[in-house]
Amino acid sequence: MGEQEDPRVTRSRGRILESARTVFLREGYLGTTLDQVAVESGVAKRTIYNLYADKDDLFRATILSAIEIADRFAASIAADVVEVDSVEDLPSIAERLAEATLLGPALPLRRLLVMESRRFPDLVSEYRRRAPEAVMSALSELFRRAGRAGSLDIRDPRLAAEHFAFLIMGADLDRGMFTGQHPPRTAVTALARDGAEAFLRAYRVSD
Amino acid sequence: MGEQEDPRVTRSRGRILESARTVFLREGYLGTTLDQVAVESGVAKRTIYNLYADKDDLFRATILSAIEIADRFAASIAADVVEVDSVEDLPSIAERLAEATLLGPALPLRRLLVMESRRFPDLVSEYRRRAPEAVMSALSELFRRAGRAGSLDIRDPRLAAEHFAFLIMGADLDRGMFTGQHPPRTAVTALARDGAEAFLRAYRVSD
DNA sequence: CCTTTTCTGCACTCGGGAGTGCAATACTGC
DNA sequence: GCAGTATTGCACTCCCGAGTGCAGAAAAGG
Repeated sequence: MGEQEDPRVTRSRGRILESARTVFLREGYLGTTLDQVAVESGVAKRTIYNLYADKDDLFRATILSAIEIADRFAASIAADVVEVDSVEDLPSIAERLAEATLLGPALPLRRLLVMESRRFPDLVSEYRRRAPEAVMSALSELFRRAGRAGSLDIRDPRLAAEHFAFLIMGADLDRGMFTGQHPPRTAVTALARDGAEAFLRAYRVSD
Repeated sequence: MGEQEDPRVTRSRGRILESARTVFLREGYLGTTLDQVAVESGVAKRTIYNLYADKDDLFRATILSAIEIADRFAASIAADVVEVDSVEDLPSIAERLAEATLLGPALPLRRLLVMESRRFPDLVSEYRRRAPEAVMSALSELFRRAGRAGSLDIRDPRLAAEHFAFLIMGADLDRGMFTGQHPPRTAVTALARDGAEAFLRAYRVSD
């Protein structure tokens, strides 16, 4: 069932998706012109319509491919998280998580999804189900284990995971949504460390 | 210097701003038609153009009036916060803060500002400077005092304020941005109480 | 080469939203 | 009731973006 695709198509598709991501991210759905995408990708507008039914279709494909990327990021973070076995590692895992989220591709994608959440609610669900949920599940699992092991005082692992996540990057996430830019790395790591420390103070086993 | 305004103008302006807020909030800047606003407000499109130079002008006026409202909310919260003198009051102040933010007018406004932050960065600054900053300053002040009084172990009052804010409503704020709806009150209060408790565990004076 | 498929350029239709002009009408203050 | 001003309805222009049709150029693949 191989049905090899013509290499020209593959190449065009790649260019189009990449440029579409850039332009949609910057201008939003309505603000984006397929002419812009055509110019940006060095491909004729007609070619776009040969590969995608309409603007809607292109947008969906673009976001889905961006979700794919965010997904891989999230999965890699989740894998790191699962490997943690000592509470001592929380600050460094916090730092990695915050950097991946705030300096990686997730932040712009989140912005765009918020912008278009009324028009494409299904894409929002898709994203949330795949990327942030993966990380939150991993964190929950980590805290559940830490609770069982007696290294942290955890009643509700899921709640602990949310507290952790928002302590270490809530403020920057919020700022990033408004400014549309990545916060400086130094700020990200500082916030992550301070947040992890606060988390440890809150969830440490009391004597 | 009163220059009394014709009551007809006042009435039209009010209707227009109210409907514009509704429609812009729902559809975004580009997605909104001045015909929609006209219909929604029961006013002729021509009247809108009599009172506002263009769509841009109307949008700015609309957002500024919404900021005005959010501003009053924030000021009232800030006043509450300043009055707190016992650490025992933190859970209840958390609850009020979370309800005002998540169930009030702030959430939709924040969404719209994120959506249009590239087009109207100055409005974003205006909002952030006035509404959330007022609350954060009040919280910082509260924690500075608590630190001085020895009832909490505070090193950086501003950081403590951020931790508090995101512990008690970070998760709901994030969800609300995506869903575009107010979270259920029960969830809001639960999250606020749990967050306040975690905050107290983290910032309690250690014996 | 030769065939097949894709890409391209360009001109085109269509729809719809921003913003205007104007004459008729409704309202307000006196 | 009168003068002055605001509102209305409606038709209209302008612009621009979505999407199409087609004929010719440009690759693939054998």
